[in-house]
Amino acid sequence: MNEEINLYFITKWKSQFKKGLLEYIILLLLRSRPCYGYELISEMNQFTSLEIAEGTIYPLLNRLKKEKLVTSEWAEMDTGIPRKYYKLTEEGTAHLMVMREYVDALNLSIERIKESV
Amino acid sequence: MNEEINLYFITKWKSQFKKGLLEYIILLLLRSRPCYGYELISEMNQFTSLEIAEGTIYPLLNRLKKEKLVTSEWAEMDTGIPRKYYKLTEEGTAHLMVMREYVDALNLSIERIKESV
DNA sequence: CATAGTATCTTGTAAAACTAGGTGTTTTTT
DNA sequence: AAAAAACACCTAGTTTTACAAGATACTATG
Repeated sequence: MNEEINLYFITKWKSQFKKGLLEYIILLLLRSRPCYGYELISEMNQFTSLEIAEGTIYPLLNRLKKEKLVTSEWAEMDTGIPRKYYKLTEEGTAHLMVMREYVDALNLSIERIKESV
Repeated sequence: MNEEINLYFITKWKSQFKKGLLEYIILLLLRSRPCYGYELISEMNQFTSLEIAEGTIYPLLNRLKKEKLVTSEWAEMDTGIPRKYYKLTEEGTAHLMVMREYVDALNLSIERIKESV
């Protein structure tokens, strides 16, 4: 035991692992209420082990907007920098349902594989 | 309800979703016994909703081999085409443990997000 | 007044899943 | 017996996307 772990491999894999999951989690977070980009980053960093960067989330949100899964609206603040709030559309909610079923089914499959020693 | 689902988006997302997860599942599958590539594909297609192609798994297995997480060995068959069996190394097992903890922690986080209406 | 934090965005790069092929053998179908 | 399908491996090129590294601009703290 105490094998040497190739941290480069793990880091690369963790980064890899986010792909796809990110969109899913963003939509899940938006389900409860509209959020702005910077807020989503800090929520993500706080609640999950996925440390995502700004260069990741803004293009992603734009993709979701182009697909009409979210809408965005600028909110002028009394003080501070204006925020762009993203809100789930009905289409987004419907897509999230499909994605959720897919993820849940996959998790079940993985559980089954894990248990089948 | 009965929103129109953008199948193009879902298809792209599903494909996206595999990234990273694939390596994890391959290693999980190899944990129980050595397998050959074609076998891993059919196991995958049978047990999960991830339909992976041959052009995906062979480069992936070579990557895992280069990282020394698996070894490979040709097996001459009494009948049929020779198979290249892949086997998890001790290093691979150790890496799988790290990956497993990461995936489990992430799943917990997602559960928490899902429950926080 | 400089620094750290808030908030948005863009460009270029690297990684990897997939498409679309290729090779050759064995089994099944017609 | 010939054709088709399945088995089993592989590679080159395309596309997608997370990230690094930057730009911009406002606010609060020391």
